[in-house]
Formats: sequence, structure tokens, C-alpha cells
Amino acid sequence: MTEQRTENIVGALALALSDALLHGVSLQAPEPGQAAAAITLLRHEPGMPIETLRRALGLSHPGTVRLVDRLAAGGLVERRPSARDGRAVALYLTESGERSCTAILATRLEHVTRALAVLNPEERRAFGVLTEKLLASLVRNEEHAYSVCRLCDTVVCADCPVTGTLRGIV
Amino acid sequence: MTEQRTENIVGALALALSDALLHGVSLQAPEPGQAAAAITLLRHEPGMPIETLRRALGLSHPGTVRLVDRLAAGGLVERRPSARDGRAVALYLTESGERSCTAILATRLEHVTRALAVLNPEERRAFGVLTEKLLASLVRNEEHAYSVCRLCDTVVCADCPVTGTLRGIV
DNA sequence: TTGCTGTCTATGCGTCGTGCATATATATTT
DNA sequence: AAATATATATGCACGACGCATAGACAGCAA
Repeated sequence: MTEQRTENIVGALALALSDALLHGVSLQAPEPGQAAAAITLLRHEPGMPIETLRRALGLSHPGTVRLVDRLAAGGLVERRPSARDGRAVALYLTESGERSCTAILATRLEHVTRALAVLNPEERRAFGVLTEKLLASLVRNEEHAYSVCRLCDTVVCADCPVTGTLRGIV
Repeated sequence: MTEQRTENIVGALALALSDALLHGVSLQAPEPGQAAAAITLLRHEPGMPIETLRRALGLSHPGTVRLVDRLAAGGLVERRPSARDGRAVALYLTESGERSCTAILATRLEHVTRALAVLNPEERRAFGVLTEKLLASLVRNEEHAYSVCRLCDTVVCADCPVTGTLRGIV
């Protein structure tokens, strides 16, 4: 019973945090939804094809193509022919897209920082350790990892626990 | 710098958890989106008017009216005249709506439980304490509380930290 | 009471994102 | 060389959404 109370609170915190993050991040992106995640993923891995992006975002094929259409029309993303695969498109951020990405990551970081502000240094450290353990156990495969890390800042997150888990799986 | 790594991981976990929760919960609801949250909110507070629901879900007026239309057409929700306010509608779950709500809450609980399974009892307790502290500090006002707790199980969550904070504010 | 303002609900309308089905091009296998 | 699989693009129809608006009622003022 008391166990379930903890589970309930954890679910509420996850919802509250991701609500705040997604809302804040959408304001930095050209449109709500997965546009912000698409942008940060492309900084994460420049040249990513549409199909990989699609799997990370959990959208349909046409939906992803149209999203890229809109991002390209807005001057944030550029389509180039892929060097390795003649069928594929290699997606790159433009300069404007890079600026948008920086704003998105800053907003995300700011929201999480504000949320963690009530914890003292020891508590924050303890929370970080537990969070890392939870996150590492949650990732199922590479596709899921792309999705989970779709809004991450890869520069900050050296030795990412998610990729660490994947190395263990593969 | 290492500080930011913690923030990054916390953001990723929040996203991963809420993704999983929202997806699982949507499968128990008649449609994706905020339908599941609408159903659980109505168990939380039977007789809730559309406007309160709208604020908790973060939708537009017409969007909420249409959502209630679809839920009513599906036999999950019932509109009744409000006893106190002649303009307002009092929303209630039908029997079928109650069953759907039970399935939604069970799915949510199951997902969080599975996520917390890697922690041993002491870790889980510590994580629960820190989570509660974070959640309590995050809630701004009553409207926000409805939103944060929109998928909660009020039976399980006796002495909810969110309502506790609100009592402190008000 | 009468009248004014604010709130709650409902709906017509136009827009736009979405997915299905399909078409085309290229890669990979047989 | 043929067959199959994969990556991208698009025509089409559906549906959710928000804007603007309308109608009903509450609450307050004169």
C-alpha cells in the first residue's frame, strides 16, 4: 500500500517534469510536438536519415517526411543526398537550426535545474545516482535509446548511462 | 559541469517514464491524447465541470467540449445539469468509464513498478522521499495541481504531497 | 426590478497535421 | 538478372484543433 504511494508520486513527478520540459522546449522550436526533438537529434547525429529519425520520434513515415518538409521550409534543416545510400536523405541542421538547438537545450536544462533546486548537494547527488540506475535499466535497444535521449545534450552527458547499457546488451 | 550531467539524466528519465506511461495509458483509453487523463480526473472529482477539466488538460474550450462529446458518445462519460450552476455541466463516469479508469490506473502503476524494480528496498525508499520533496516544490497553484495529478490514483495516494503544498500556499 | 458584465457551454467554419495506400528509386539477396 | 527489401515522396480522405461567435445563466450595481 505504502509502496504504491511511492509509485504514484514517481509517476506524477515524471508527468509534471516532462510536461514542463516539453512545453518550454516547444516554445523554442518552430512548432509544438516532435520538432524540438528532431532538431536536437540532428545535432546529436548529423546526416541522420529520415527513417532513423522516424523511429526515434515514433511518428509515421509520411508524418516524418512532412515534419522535415516544414523544418526545411523554415530554414532549420537541410536535405542532402546520402553518401552511403542512394535511397536515403542525409539531414543536417543549418546555422539557424543550430541556434534553435542551443536554445532548446538551454531551456531544458533550465527547467530541470529549477526543479532540482530544492535539493541540497547531498540529496542531489543521491538522486542522480538513483536516476542513473533507473535510466540504465529502462533502455531496451538502440531504437529506444534514440527516443529516450532525443532531447539530451550529448556534450554535457559524457559517459551516458544509456549508451553504456547498450554496450552491455550488444 | 558534472552537475549538468545529473540534470541531463533526470530530464531523460522523466521523458522516458512519461513516454511509457502515456503510451500504455492511451491503449486503455478510447483514444490517444488527453482522454485517459480526463477519465481519471473524473473519478478523482465526480461532477467536475468542463471548464475545470479544460484547465487541467491544457486544451482549448472547443477541444474539451468535443473530447467530452466523444467520451459521452462512447458511453464512458455522462453529462448532467449542475446543481449549483445553471450554466455548467456536471461530468460523471458511467460504469464503463469506471472500468476504463481502473484499467488506466492499473497500467500506469504497472509501468512505474516495473521501472522501479531495479532498486532495492532502501534505494526505493530514498528515491520516494526525494521524489516527494521535488514534487511538493514543483506545484504552483490549484490549477497546476489538477494537471500534475491528472493520472494519479487518489485512493493509493493518501496524504498527497501536492495537496499538502496547496494547503501551505492557501 | 432592471441592466451590465463576466463565466460556462455549445457550434459553424476553415485550417492543418495525420495515416493509408501507393509510386519511385536504390540496395541487397538469390 | 531477377526478386525482394528498404528509403523516400505524394495524392487523398479523415479528423482534431482553434477561432470566432452565439446563447444561457450567475453575480453585482444602481
